[in-house]
Amino acid sequence: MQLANGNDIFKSLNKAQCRAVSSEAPTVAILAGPGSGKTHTLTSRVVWLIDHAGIPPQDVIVATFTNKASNEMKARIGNALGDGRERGVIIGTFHSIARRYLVKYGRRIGIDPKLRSDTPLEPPVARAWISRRKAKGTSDEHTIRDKKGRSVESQALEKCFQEYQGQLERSNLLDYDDLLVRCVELLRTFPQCVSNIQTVLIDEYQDTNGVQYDLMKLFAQKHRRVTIVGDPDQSIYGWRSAEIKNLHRLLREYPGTDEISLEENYRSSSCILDTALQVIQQDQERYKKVLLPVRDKGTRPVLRKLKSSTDEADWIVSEIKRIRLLSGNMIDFDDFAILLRSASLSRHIESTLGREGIAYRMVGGFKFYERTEIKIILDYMRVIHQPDNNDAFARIINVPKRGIGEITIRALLEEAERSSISLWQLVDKHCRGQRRAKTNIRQQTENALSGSLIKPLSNLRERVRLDAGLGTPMNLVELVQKLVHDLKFQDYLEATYGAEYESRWANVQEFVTLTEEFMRQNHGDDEALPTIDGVAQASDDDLLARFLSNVSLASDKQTEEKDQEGKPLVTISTIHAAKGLEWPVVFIPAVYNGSIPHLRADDHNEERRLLYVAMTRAKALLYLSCPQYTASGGGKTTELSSFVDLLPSSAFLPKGPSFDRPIMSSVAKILSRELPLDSVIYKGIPSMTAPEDNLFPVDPNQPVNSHTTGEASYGAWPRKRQKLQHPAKSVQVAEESVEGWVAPYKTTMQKAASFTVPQAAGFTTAGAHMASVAAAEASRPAPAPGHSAPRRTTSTRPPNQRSLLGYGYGVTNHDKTKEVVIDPRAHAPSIPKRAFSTPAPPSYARRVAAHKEYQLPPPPAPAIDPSLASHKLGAAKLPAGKPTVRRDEAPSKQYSCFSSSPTRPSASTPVSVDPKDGGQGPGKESEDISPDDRRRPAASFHATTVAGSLGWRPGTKRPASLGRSGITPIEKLNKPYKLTIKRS
DNA sequence: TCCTCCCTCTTTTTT
DNA sequence: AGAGGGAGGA
Repeated sequence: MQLANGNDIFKSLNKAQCRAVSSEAPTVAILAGPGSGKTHTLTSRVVWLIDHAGIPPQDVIVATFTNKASNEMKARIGNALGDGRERGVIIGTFHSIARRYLVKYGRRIGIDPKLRSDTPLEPPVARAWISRRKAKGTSDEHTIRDKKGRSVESQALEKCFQEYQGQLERSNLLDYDDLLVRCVELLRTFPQCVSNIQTVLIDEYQDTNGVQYDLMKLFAQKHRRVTIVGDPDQSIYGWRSAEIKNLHRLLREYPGTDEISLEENYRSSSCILDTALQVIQQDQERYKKVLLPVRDKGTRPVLRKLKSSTDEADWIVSEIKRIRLLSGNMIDFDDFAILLRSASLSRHIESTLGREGIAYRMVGGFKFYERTEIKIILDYMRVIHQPDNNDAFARIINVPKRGIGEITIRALLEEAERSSISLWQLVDKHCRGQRRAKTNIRQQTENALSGSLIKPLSNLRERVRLDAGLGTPMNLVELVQKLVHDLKFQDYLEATYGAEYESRWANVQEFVTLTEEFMRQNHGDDEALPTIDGVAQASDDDLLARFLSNVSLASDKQTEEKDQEGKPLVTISTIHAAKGLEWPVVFIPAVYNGSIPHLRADDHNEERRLLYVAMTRAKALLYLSCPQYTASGGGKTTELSSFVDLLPSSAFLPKGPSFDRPIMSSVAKILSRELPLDSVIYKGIPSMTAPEDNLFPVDPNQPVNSHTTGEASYGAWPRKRQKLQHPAKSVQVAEESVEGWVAPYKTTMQKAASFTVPQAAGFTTAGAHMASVAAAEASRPAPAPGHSAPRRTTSTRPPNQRSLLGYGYGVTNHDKTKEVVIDPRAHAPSIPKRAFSTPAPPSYARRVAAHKEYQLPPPPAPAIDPSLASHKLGAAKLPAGKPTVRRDEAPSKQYSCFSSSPTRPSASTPVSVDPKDGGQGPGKESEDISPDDRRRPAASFHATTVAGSLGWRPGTKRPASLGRSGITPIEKLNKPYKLTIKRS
């Protein structure tokens, strides 16, 4: 089929994919294994439905599970259509689509459009239960069992649930689950809201839970046309109530569904696929599928055993360097991914990479909006927006320190509660002398509260209001800047974090940039849903409100790859966050029982699928590893994960392969890349480089000076992190020419030799040297040692360079055992729900109307098909001023690492599939990219980019981290002020 | 009595 | 890194 823009979408599809794309059946279920082009197929079907079946874009809903997936999808559809029509398509995560509907139509079911979507509940037991309850949808009864399989005393939880809901309602707050639940309610009661929807498509269907299933049906209720793609083997969100049985449910409830399976795997070498299949096939109950390798055989995956997790990290890094060198840089840093079961496992790896001067980024676990300094500012903004938001106010009342402690805050909260006013009102009146608070507040404290809190915030609130008659209201950016200024925030950061405050301050400045971006992107009603005759929509025109309510849903859209100098980055990611992505080389460390399968996981099949997902991310080389002892001093012995221990020993190599010409050529073939000539490769290799994976003994128990380890004797490796190096020597090393380059292990031994020498500031590391050599090799001008080579003194680090290095325990405890805020039993009626509540519902009467005044200039109107004129375009996010993309200048953006990247339409793309020819078949994914594009790092999402992360040395403050508090971030962000109120 | 500083302990996955 | 607990100081 020729598209209007000359693209033939079928050209990049194989037979089964074509059938899926153009199926005339109302319901289509595409089930396929990893690397089979699922997403590409789904995207093509959207294009087909719009372009061929003639469905108007705004009558199409595409639901995904992550923001990044929806962004990618949007871009790809746009790419294929090539005329900007994709902006009409309602595309997003289930949560964001639900939020859009609720904002527009929620009034009908009593939801204020000013809703906030947050997750304010802490105690995980109750929280999980509530979430599960909501997530069930209509699927079945909720008998919740605890870990030991006992049925939980659900009455207490039920009570707790009621309290919780009441609290949310009073605060005009919806949690993640509510967005879905309430949207179901809305669409059930007022089906006309979706009366225009003709077709619904779902990506990663295996991850839908009950409510999402309901939602899908409701979206599609008018025409019942649904397309899903998924892979039961990749269902890894059971803990989020995803239900594989939704698949059977779909087939049952939509009889006549066209089932299509895609069998060719275009991603991985057949060796990798083979081993991955051996892993997944241990699951007896799984739905069996065919998976045909299309790629070259390649080399067997490696299962490496190391002594400790420190060694493991060192080994991974040495292997990365070895591969890079022996491939003559055909494989660069951005081709590597390290995939972890838990984000907390990244510690050693991050520090080794940092020490070696290899730039990396962490995907998952870190989110910009979770960093403490940003959380503080957000809370201030919340209080400005809604003074009666007690939770936010309580969190900032003593930040910066104003001499008011926990006990006083608690007392004030209770007093406010008793008087049925908000905390803000209480404090405000007290400071104005209108009403003496019964709680004792010292004069000094009162002065601080009044001068640095109440006054500036009241002032700002006035200035932001549009109808205050004070001239042009302040915009978001000005607001943040003034706020930061009034708070003397920079001084505060300096006082709290000492010399290391710069990176935190840089975060604040980045936040300002982000608000700017937000303003630019949100001048219009870009999240508009199609206007449906006779159904009134609420307008959502308060920018501050929209900003705040978007923070928790879109908390990762801002940190897209900020890849400062375009340097290739190694990716570290959780396995969960890696789903849907692919890399030429993948490392999976910590493959031991307790990690995979996780100690606290109760569904081992899901854990196995998790490993399967991780393994199938790899295209050419795959490494699993297992340290014999766990990281920290505890020194517990580990046990190789039973998922791999039970496989025949032939499944894995015991150590990294020798990269001789035949093996490297095969790798090149799999990656569809050009392998440099041997002469070129060897020219780039320093004479003393160990060409084999022999820096560590294959058997970790082997005695120290074993012959197999050769010159780079295992015993010579410092067991401790070598943080010390002689300054003079290193500088010297760094200034050496390429010819005089030092082999990695020799460098390491130098380090070992010098590691008792006290360290001075400002030296370069050996790894940094290596990096600069690499830079020279790449025929870029060799940077000055102090420039590209990271220095260890954090104080000299450019302020905009952040470090992810979490030396301490990177992850916050999850309050699993602490601070029982809501104890199911204690939380009987006597519990002071008032402690969380915002007594006086905020008055929204003064909602703004005239806000255009301070908006940035609107973009040119997009070209709209006249026949669609009655519809508003949906979710367009073009930078201001960027004209609508024309058909003849369709961008040909390539995605190097996102799986199922759009295949570049090209006449030379062969249409046949021949496994023997190296699999240049159709539907192959990102391999057919130009060498330049290949350098582009993997799409990064809420990832933070770190170029040459810096080390930390004892005696100094640690570099500011990005708030690894991550894992349950948003709820932390919105955590109600501690509720452990002692009641007498 | 309450605030602050210093110490210790923690470790799944996420819209 | 963050949170809880204890000691010391206003």
